[in-house]
Amino acid sequence: MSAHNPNYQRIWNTVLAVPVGRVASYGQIADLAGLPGRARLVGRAMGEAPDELELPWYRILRASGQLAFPPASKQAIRQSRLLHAEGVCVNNNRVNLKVFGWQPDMAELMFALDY
DNA sequence: CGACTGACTCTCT
DNA sequence: CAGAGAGCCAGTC
Repeated sequence: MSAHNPNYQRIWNTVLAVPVGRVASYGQIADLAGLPGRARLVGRAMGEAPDELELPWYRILRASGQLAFPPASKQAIRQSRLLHAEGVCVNNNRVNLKVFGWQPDMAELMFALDY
């Protein structure tokens, strides 16, 4: 079904472009993927993403820097652990975007969009 | 076509 | 900074 939608491909492609030790928000990914205003679609794409893609879903957070899952959830625990393993500090279920927020340059965008 | 839902975001209080 | 409300969009029923 929608898992083969080109939009999903672009989203996954963009997520894969997020460098290690950095994080991005759903809205940001949507923008970079050429889908402004589709932040929720990004979240859906994550859930639909096949494991073989090895998608770094844990590098994607909310615009506020908060993890997308409740602090007590299994997902949040694993996410914060994975991020910490990459050097990203997670405090109270949130990340300081000022420090770890991804700010892509032209070269990275070109790579992400496969130009 | 309309109602509901959600791994979202922004604004106001 | 936390909570509430509204706007948003795609997918499902």
